[in-house]
Amino acid sequence: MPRVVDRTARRSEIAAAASRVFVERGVANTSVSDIVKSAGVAQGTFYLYFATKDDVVMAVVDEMAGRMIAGITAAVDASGSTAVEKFLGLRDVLMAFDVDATAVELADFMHRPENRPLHDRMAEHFVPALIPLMESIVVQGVAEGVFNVRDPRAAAWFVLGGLQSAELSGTPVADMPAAIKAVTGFSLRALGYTAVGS
Amino acid sequence: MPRVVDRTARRSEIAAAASRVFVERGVANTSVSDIVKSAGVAQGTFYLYFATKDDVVMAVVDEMAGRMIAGITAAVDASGSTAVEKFLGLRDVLMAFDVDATAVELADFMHRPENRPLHDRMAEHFVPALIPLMESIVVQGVAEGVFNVRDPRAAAWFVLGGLQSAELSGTPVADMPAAIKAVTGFSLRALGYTAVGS
DNA sequence: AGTTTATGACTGACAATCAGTCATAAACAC
DNA sequence: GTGTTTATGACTGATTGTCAGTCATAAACT
Repeated sequence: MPRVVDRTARRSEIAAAASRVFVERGVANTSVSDIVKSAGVAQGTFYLYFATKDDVVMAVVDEMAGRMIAGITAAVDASGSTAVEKFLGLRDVLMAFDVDATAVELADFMHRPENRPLHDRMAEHFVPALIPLMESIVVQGVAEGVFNVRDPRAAAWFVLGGLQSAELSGTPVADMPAAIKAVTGFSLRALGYTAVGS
Repeated sequence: MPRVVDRTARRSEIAAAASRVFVERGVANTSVSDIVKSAGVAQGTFYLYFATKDDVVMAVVDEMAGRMIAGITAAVDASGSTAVEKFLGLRDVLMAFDVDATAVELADFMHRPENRPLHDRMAEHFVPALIPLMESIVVQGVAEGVFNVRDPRAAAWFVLGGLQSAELSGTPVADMPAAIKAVTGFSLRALGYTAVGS
């Protein structure tokens, strides 16, 4: 039998190299030739593992998104035990977006204008990936008797969309506290929030 | 005085030609050479009116978005006079998205995978462009005493984001009526809706 | 142990394509 | 006829994706 290689591992190696070069030079300014030089493989090898340049971009985005989602999930779990606490935790992460230092760096990179395609694809992964988390919070809240929602899945979509949209609204930093408060109010009203015992 | 040409008109001509070719072949598969051939001008002429290929893509998107926004605004105005009627009109347009036949065709085109960049840029224009319309509806509702909102601008962002997100949730056609009803409920709750006189 | 052979991984020069430039010409105004 | 703006299209440099062939490995067979 011939020489055998772990295809998945090889793919990851090349994707990791691509990721490094992307961060250095920006996605648009990176050529496939740059990537293979950084990965230490030949141009042809690249095309054994990725169909197109766009393919590797998507792979990198998926991997980044996955790590961010994991970080967010952890942060939410750490933010409290009740549904409302978890909701507020998720809101904070989404609005402020400071899970840790690398996340901030990543966010900066993603918002560079030449990396728009990357940003857009990421955003598209984001809300869907957070749906299960948000939905579980809503379900928990209903069970606790603080939320009043017939369709938790739909509620998760709606509220996450609202939160993300608010993040995009370009609110001046000075007005952020007020904006966050407003958005919180809208979300809780949408979820039919009533304090326990009232 | 030197030779004079209506620069804006010329730009529009080339953009219109670009738009035609984009619809035929997709944005990514269209070269600048294709555009100039269709417009009947030389390659150099193109660069007198657009800095880059991306520049003409943006121009086409802006023009499309503008027409769609205008159509939506008209549809909303025609849907009723009260804030709630207008809100429901806007919701219908956003969820069903059938302003007219050409809009459907356009939507198909925009959702072709190879036109993703176009779609993303369009989406980015969309919510911001609808904010004034939504905000005016909210303000009217507050004046009518049916909505209870402190910050109409923030409410507009939140609700529009929620509506758009719901549209992206990939609800099966069969479940759409229920989903629309759910989304409507979330929106009205977020806006603090109470029927007049209650 | 040594030789052959089968197989997939890998290579890098190369073809094809395309965005953007530039030297030159035409059209017009005065 | 001089000056200024618009227009031209051949050209360049760079980049993506391909392909004919090499290389390393291990099984199969002597």
